[in-house]
Amino acid sequence: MLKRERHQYIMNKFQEVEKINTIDLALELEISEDTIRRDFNELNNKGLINKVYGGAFLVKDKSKNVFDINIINEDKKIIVGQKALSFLSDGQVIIMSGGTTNLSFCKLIPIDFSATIYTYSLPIAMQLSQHPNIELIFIGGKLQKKAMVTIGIDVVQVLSKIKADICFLGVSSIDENQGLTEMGYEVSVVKKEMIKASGKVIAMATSDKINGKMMHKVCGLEQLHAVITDLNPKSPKVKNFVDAGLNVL
Amino acid sequence: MLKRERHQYIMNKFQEVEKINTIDLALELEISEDTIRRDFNELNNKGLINKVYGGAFLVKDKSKNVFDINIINEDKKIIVGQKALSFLSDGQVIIMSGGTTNLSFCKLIPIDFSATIYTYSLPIAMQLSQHPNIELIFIGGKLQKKAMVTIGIDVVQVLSKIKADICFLGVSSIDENQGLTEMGYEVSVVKKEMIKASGKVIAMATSDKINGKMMHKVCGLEQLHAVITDLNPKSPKVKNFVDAGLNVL
DNA sequence: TGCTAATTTGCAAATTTATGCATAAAATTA
DNA sequence: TAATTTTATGCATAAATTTGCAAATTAGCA
Repeated sequence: MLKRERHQYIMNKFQEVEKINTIDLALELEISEDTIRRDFNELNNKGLINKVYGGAFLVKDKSKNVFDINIINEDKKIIVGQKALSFLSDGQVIIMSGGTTNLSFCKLIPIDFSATIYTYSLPIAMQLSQHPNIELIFIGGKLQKKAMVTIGIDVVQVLSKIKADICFLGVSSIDENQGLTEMGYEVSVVKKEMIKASGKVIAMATSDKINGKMMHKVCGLEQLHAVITDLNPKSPKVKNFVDAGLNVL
Repeated sequence: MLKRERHQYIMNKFQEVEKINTIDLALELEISEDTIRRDFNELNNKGLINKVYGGAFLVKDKSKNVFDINIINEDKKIIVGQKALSFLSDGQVIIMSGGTTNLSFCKLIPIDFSATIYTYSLPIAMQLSQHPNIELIFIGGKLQKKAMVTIGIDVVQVLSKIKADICFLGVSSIDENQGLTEMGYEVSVVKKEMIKASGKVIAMATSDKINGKMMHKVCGLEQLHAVITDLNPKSPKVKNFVDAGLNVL
């Protein structure tokens, strides 16, 4: 029995029992206690089990993977993303802002889609790196760790020098009167610059973002080419936007 | 029986069995254990199987998740990373190159470590974004999708303007005479620039990178302040480096 | 086809890894 | 505190592996 097999055996055993005693397992597998202890130590160091005096327990809440992005309201975001697909066409130069709505959208982009995409979001860049025909350009700068996006003067400078066909803009808040607003000043500056650099601007907003107001203004509704939500365009919640002449879908 | 056939045979065998013992397979195919081991090594380095002492297992459920980076030879890389920790001290300005060895290293960095870190690797940036006291600066540019790193003129330009205390340099190949070499030209240019920008350069090399020679030279051994491998510094495989006056650990 | 170069394979020596045992240290229990 | 149980550590041994080398095989090419 190879070491690796024993380790697997131990981990499987925890399906049946809550605790494994060192001595018992040594008898069961007919090997020395020392070996079991060494196994326990290794698994313990890997964070898989909890070694105690006399045996070991399974570690249950294994810390979740750093790279697992938890998307809240993913179903709504998928609806938004699917609608946004209609704005894609091969050969475009695209600016993709950050946020989980845009991340959901990126997951839906056909694998063979061909374009040049600028982004400053780490998760979105990783997602898009799966697409062989997308030329991907990451806009560097200081990282805002929480959102996993770069921000600041470096980002603005790069954006000020490019020209894109279309920008998919994740929104924090959208309101009939205030337009798009953001919580952080720096993000609002970056988004302004993205709008300036893009021919068309598509606002990607799940319904919970509607009628919110935040500190820093990004732009008025008139600067948006379209607003995409998870709602039916006839929904009363978006009636104001439609009435204002906005392209809502 | 050709090598290719054997490799195929091995992979097919895993359809039936969970593990393959080196000796058993040697008997079964009536060839030497050495050949089986070499086969296992090759398949292991391709990430198809998991070689262990005494045999091999199939690498299964390669997660489809884009964000799950599969690190081959992770054990070795963890050993390298642990040794590298001794070079860290609070307040440093660090350049962290790409690669899974550095990624493993980053996973080991204490959560409260405080520093400024430049990187151009998406996975490493995501990993380091977990550290609240690290100021993280991502070097933007065109993305090389396979390695998930930015490359090209933009990266070189940013690097040419910064000054770091230390650089942790993932290596593709290291050789007594050739020094550090790379497969891709662009990567070699970026690495040269990193070395220029850094006070100290630490080469991070798992043992399978030793005595390899590739097309594009990065630097000679004399430019390295230390080489970290998973081997014991007394190991004969690194003797040449030690004899050349290099700091090997 | 025949020759050369490159690759592959098996062998042997050196090295590493896994394992069990003895003993000392640490933790638990009474 | 003392007695008992469990664990850590160093060491010995056997098995597995690495590595350099030479022979054998395969591939490339005139």
